[in-house]
Amino acid sequence: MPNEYFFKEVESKWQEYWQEKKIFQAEVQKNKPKYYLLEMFPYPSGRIHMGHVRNYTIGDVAARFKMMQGYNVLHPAGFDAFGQPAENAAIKNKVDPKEWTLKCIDWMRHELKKMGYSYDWGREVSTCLPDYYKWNQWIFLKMYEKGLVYKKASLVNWCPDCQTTLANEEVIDGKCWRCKKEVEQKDLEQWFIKITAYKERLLEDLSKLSEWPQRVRSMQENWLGKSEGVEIYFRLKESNEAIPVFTTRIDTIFGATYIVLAPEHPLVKKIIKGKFVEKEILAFIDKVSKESKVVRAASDVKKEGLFTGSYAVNPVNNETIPIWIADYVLMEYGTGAIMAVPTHDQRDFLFAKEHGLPMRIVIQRTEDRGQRAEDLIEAYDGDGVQANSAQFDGLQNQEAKKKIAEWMEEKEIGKCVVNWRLRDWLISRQRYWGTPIPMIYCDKCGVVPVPEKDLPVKLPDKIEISGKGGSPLSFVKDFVDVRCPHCQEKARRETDTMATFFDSSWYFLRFCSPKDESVPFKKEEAGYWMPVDQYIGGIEHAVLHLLYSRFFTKFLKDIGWVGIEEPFTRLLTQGMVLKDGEVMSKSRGNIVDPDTIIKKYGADTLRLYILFAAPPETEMEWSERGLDGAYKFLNRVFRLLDHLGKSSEPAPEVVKKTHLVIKEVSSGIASFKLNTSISTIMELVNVIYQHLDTDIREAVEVVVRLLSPFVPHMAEEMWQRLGHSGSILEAQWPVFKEEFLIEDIVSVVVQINGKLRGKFEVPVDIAEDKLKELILSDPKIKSWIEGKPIKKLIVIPHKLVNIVI
RNA sequence: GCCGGGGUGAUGAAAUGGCAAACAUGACGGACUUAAAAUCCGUUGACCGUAAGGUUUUGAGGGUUCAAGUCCCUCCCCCGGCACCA
Repeated sequence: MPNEYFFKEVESKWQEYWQEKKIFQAEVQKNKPKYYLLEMFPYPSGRIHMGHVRNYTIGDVAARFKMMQGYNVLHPAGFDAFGQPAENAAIKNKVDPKEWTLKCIDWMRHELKKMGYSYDWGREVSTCLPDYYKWNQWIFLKMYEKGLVYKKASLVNWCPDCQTTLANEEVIDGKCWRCKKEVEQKDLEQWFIKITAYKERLLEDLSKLSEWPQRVRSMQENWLGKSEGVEIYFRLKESNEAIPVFTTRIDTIFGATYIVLAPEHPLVKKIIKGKFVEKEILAFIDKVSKESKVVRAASDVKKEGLFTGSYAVNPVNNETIPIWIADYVLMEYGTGAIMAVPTHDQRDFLFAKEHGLPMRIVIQRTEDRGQRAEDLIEAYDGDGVQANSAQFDGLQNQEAKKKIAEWMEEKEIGKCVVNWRLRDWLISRQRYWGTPIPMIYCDKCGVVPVPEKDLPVKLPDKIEISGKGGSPLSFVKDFVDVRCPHCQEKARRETDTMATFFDSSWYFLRFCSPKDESVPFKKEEAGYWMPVDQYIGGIEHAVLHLLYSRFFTKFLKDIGWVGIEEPFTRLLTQGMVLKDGEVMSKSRGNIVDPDTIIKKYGADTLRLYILFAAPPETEMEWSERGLDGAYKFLNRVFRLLDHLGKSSEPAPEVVKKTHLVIKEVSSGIASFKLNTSISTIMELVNVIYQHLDTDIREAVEVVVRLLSPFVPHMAEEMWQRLGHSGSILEAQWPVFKEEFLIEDIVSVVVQINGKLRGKFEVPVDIAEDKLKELILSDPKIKSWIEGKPIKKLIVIPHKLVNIVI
């Protein structure tokens, strides 16, 4: 009876087995080392795509590997179930978002199960259910208690397509991250979370994340955007009013020949009042305000501006300099005003040339001290020696930076400040399908938080959603009308919902006690499982989700709910799956549906292929051919079962290779070199095939166990057919024995002047003299040397000899 | 501009400073078969050569080293983040 690999039967058989035996159910076990493995949970669109398959397969290999190594593994799954797609589908198809979402979740769970992932389904959470989002509201109120939540009217990002506001992090290149529509600015009153209160810690602790990709860390660092400098108090000549100006180049302060205000700067309207330039300037301000951020930032050539007619006094030398306004100065960065040093800042240089403004060199190049301002063809922003800088002349500019700042602080004409790019997190969304913000407006008491005992504020079911704008909840009378928790008078509920990134900022904690109704998570359980040892997900969340989750963890630590500062110890960002060099998407029509592949080849083949085609971190190109290769390989492995028991003696080559492969694969999986781990197993299989007339059972058992994290169904089946009972997950991960790795014959490469000229098989313990003698007496080597004197002879034991002639 | 990551066969890709191209795909050849598929085995960077063998090759150019895909310098190109950021 030949052993044939019928993947359909095999895969469903073992999926049922795992489910029945509750193999993946995780419990706190203090006597075992824990391992918390998490992949970014999916939005339940209904179907899994290849990106999910790649992400979750990488995770599954690690989870199963750790299980077999004896770790107590937590590997949960859930759904990031609030969000706009459900609401949009509801509007389009006239269905209830909840029903739609729950149906999608069912589908998706079903598809994930068909992939054979080792999830503890008993811990499944969906963020759209009240038992989850209640705790969003709870955390929100805790933040409110700590003064980290506030409502403020300001210019905010507005997506006209999604009909809602957006956080800064959700605006990519001036466009909505979700629908790619150009984002507008709107003046609205919105809820913000003071993530800026944590900026210093968020930056500092990046250095603790040594096992995160450098790329992600530097993206977060860029986003936080810390910049240290000095705020200088220029004075308005006419009234002595202070004009604060921010600079990172205080060493150039003596070279400031004018100052520039942003067109929106509040001082502008004041100083032009009644002046002859007033009309012209107001027109300019109007023109600039109509330009979108993108347009204004894109024009890096023209620098438009106007003289205001007023003057400022430079506090370091009491020099009177003109005040200009220009579109290249932004109100939202620094103080909205700059000192212009044309000689040492390229933008100022271009502006000064354009408008005939004076320049003065204050930093001299070390190699050319005689430079004159009028000869410059561009600004010099490098280091040098101070000039025209009063008592600081002659100092190195880096040294002068410190000295000038100190001196200014002493004289109280400036102070050292730190500027950040990070802004507070806008979390109000004018959408229905999200967590209601637990706030009440009372005419008498003002803004009143919902008391904890009244949580959750439930999202009303089956409401009318027009999609025509305005928060849908504001039209639901039963929801809006409420009694004030303070005075019991009639009051109104907040009708905006929370950004869904709020939901996903702490779900990894909920997984620790997913069913608990009295707390968001049990402290002891989170204490045991957290932090997540390995997190896996897409690079698109490098700032968004990963920054918010870090912030939540720090906040929860501060209020005593967790003991850790950082939620994710190791992070792997997997690459995208491409088809013909492009991302798979509906609009491109190049989607390969995992379900089709499972039907044709089985989940194991898909899993193996997607891991073998490229290293986890890099982009991979989808190829049907590669899939065939994976399928062939699995069949080849399965057929090994037909060759058992042919002899009672294993071949030494096979034994040696087996132990070497165990060693390499074990360290390979641990460091996510999954593609090469697979190829290493392939090498072993190839060696076994060279020795089918020997006893291969031992080697096959190793192959099956090494393969089991990659292709769990087939491995279980083979393990059983090899005569074992129970799951292969209960079998021990193979351990290599050092003694089998010891070689008695090694191959030594001989180079002459670094070029390969020969190979010698020699005993491993050959003496160096003997080896030299052997090599130098070889006729071929002799002919290469041919009387030329040997200058040097380098011997790398067991490896290589290089003869220099 | 600043920060980060890359550039290796026909293709996906391997290489703790020590034999470049493992493994796989494709192509070619052999075995099995009436035949095909499947399977098993072999060849396959380029150039020169009937062959033995030689020359050459990791974006370009320098350097360090007995030895460089790997380390250093200069430059080119690609991808990503930040950016009229003062």
